[in-house]
Amino acid sequence: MAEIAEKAGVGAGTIYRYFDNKDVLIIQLYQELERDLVATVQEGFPTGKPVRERFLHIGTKLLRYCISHPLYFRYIEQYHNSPYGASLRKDKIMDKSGDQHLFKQLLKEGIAERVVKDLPIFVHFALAFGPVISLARDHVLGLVTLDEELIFKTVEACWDGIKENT
Amino acid sequence: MAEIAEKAGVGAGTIYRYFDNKDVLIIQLYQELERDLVATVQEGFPTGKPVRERFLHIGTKLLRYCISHPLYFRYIEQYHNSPYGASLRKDKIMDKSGDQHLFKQLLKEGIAERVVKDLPIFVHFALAFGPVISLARDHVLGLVTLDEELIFKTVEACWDGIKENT
Amino acid sequence: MAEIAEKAGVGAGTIYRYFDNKDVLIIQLYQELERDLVATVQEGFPTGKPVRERFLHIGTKLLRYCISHPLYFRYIEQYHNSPYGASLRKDKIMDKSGDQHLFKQLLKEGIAERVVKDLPIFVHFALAFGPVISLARDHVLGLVTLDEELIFKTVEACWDGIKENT
Amino acid sequence: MAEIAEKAGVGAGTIYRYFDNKDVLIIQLYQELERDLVATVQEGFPTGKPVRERFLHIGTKLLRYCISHPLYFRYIEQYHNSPYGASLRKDKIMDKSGDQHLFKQLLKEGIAERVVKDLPIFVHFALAFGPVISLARDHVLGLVTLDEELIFKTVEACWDGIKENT
DNA sequence: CATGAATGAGACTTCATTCAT
DNA sequence: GATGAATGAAGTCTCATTCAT
Repeated sequence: MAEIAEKAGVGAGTIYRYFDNKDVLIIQLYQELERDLVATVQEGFPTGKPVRERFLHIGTKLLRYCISHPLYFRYIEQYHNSPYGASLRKDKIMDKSGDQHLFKQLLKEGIAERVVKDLPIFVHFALAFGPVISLARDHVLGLVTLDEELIFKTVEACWDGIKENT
Repeated sequence: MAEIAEKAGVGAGTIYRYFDNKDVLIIQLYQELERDLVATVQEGFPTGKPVRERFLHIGTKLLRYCISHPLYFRYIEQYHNSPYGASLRKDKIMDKSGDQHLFKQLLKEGIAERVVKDLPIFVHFALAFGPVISLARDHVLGLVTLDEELIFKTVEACWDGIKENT
Repeated sequence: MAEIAEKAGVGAGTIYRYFDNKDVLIIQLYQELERDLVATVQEGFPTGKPVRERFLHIGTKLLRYCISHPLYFRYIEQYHNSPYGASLRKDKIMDKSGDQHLFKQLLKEGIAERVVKDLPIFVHFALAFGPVISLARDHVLGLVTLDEELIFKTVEACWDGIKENT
Repeated sequence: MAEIAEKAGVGAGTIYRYFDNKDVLIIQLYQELERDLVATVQEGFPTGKPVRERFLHIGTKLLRYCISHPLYFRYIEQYHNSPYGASLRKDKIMDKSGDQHLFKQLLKEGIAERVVKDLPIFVHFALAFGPVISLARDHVLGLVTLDEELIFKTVEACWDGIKENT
């Protein structure tokens, strides 16, 4: 908290006028970042286009966001991997909000059209976002450098995992 | 440390007879768990069988291990997402040790045989293990319940992501 | 540290706003006391007067300071006899700062005038200050009570040890 | 205590068969060293010879002992400068035992003969041993190197401090 | 409203001592 | 008698939070 106050150029006590305590600050910051992330992913969403195209839009937008906002990405990740984020997950996938809803809708459609495997939503989430998160982390840690081509190929490969083999 | 001592039913100072300090304890515990994990994955490895079969072996063994040892899994995950594990990642993938080596060898072979997409190793790792980790976490948090069938289908889907589309 | 905080009537953590850690506290306190001691010894220094008179000034001022500030004296002594003060000694005698410089200059002059024995500086330090410190300690411990006359006679005797026998 | 046990090649608990506790060990070790020191100083003591000669014997023996047994010397010094040694001092000078007695006898005689200044015993102790201790410390710390000549000159200078100026 | 000095619970660690073997 | 694993009080230090100014 002291460090945050200093970087913010305010007194240590001032933070507590805006956030009840450290936990609240952490949670609110997360929620703000999440809103930003969701908004970015929704930008230019190709409504009405084939399932595959919409999937690729979401995947590439997400991966690009993570690697171009490394601090935000690390924060979101750490949040998810902390006690704070434990309860979060279920709500997120089950709720009808923002990004998640978009993706769930997409899958539902895909399953109905038989272009997507008939698997539980959690499995689809894992197949679609697991690799993206993992790779974004590697990029942020400097273990690999992702260019536009690699981003596209990766998301395409995720699609291959999800899509129904005809 | 106090909590560990209490759960172990020993005095606070006793821990320090076995571990120089907190960091050493954390690191050694991780290394022990990792050895256990690698050993499990290698059990019954179908050497000589097709790439796909070997891939499915590794994937399912890993996923089963994670959900049947939820505490170990959570610990390993947290370790990776902590300052301790920061440097670990690159070494792990680049080194020729244990599990990683097995998997790298598999990919190399798969790429040579043109049954696996020609992508960088980090991308393959992400495609193969990202979903497994993500799903294991969901299972451990109680968000989904994986049975043997779902485990198999998930790893199969990972294979679909990795394999070359003919 | 707990005891210091309590005697200071502050919380345990408050000390660390003023001193980075225990070592810094100990060192800074010493430096402050030393400055005070040196300033006292320099008060009314009879520049230009004979070597003997200047020597007596330093010796008596020092001895008086030690017995009138027993806590300061004990602290300085303990500091010198601790790992902190180990390296201090050589620097002190060799450096050209404060009190030490005054004394070294005095000796040099005395040796040139042949009123002081031609011995290494460390020996002179020992002859001049060894007895003063030893006696101050005795006084502080209540083993002897020094009055103005005894102070003078003692320092005079130190001078007898240092001065050249003609 | 652990370190002592290890260097002694015994178990940690074994020490407590020979010493009730740490304090007792420290005190007994000191007493042993002191006996050794006193015995050394008394070796070849020139009973019946002039006061000056006897004084020089004690002083040089003492100084030589300190610099040739640096560890013993440091231990004795630290002991004196610790809470243990606080009470010790008075007893030592006032008691009629060993070394101290020898020295007190010497002074008494010297004062009677008017070859030694008529000063309290504590002052004489300071004048005689203060410089020796101080210089021994410097030698042990490597700040100065004492040879036989310097040892003699130093003790002679101590004598000059003590002796009556005729 | 903002400040930042003060707080004190709690974290990690050490070490003299004990006691079952 | 000897051992050394276990102990736990006490030490240093951190940091989220408060409150007088």
